[in-house]
Amino acid sequence: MPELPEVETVRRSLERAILGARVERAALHRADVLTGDAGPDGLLVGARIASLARHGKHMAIVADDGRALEIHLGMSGAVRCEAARDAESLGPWEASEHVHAAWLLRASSGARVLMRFSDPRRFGGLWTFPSEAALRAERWSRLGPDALTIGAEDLAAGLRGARRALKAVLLDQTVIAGVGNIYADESLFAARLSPVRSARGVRGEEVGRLRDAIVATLCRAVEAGGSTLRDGGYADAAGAEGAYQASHAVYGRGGETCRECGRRLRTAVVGGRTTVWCARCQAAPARRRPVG
DNA sequence: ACCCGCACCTGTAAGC
DNA sequence: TGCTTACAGGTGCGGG
Repeated sequence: MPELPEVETVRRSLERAILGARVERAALHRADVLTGDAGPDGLLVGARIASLARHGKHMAIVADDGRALEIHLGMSGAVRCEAARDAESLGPWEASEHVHAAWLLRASSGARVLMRFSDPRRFGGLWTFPSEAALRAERWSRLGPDALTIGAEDLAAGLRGARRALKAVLLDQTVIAGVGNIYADESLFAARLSPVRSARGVRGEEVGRLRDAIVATLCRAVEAGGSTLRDGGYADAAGAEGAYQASHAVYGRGGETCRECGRRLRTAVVGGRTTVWCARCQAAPARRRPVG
């Protein structure tokens, strides 16, 4: 479920909940969600939370002893924090809740916080690293520039020479990190560019417009706390749902009318994902006719 | 080198 | 009321 705005919202809510707290205990309910130092003790036990990092859709808890724990939410992952009743409880949890790991933290105020990672579909997971530098070198180096701060030049480089559809490139995390299916469609609508155009045909002026549309769309979505879809699911660490879904212009609106021009919104599979756009507002440029 | 299609997993909603 | 099917916010792999 989570794309950059949802992950950034979770990151900020975690800052509020656990920054400066010490990890007293941790439990690993499903060992196969963890990659790296095996066992619960690898989950930052004994350390104090120094910062919360993010790149694209990836997030990490960095401890004061240097260790880093990456949390990737995949499609259905969530992190929740709540006041812990006592020092002993790291649960109980029901297997049906799909809670795979839990932490007991103690804030400087003395308050205890219970943090839990759940992920029903298990496309997400946890990765441990001896340092933030190792995390960035071994795992985040494969990602392109973060979508909130990408420059038009980097985006242009990613589009150049690509024969696939423009939207397929936006979903490619090695080109631009953080854009997923919702915000690809929303950004393309905001930029008035067709998702089915060939990426390499996008002109310089259009690339600039697209970059600005991506940054503006993601910023507004972060301000709204991300998108929580009708099936619920996504919420931040405090349980707050997002509000940006009310602002979706095209995502999830296939068959409905364009809010800009009234035309019926088109749906097709592009880049392997359901894609919705307005064929009038986002018209592909006219094919150049053979000059004869 | 690039790109597509599919597999990975569970839950939910719609259709019969 | 069931059972079956299609689809869902992401990624990583094999093979064309």
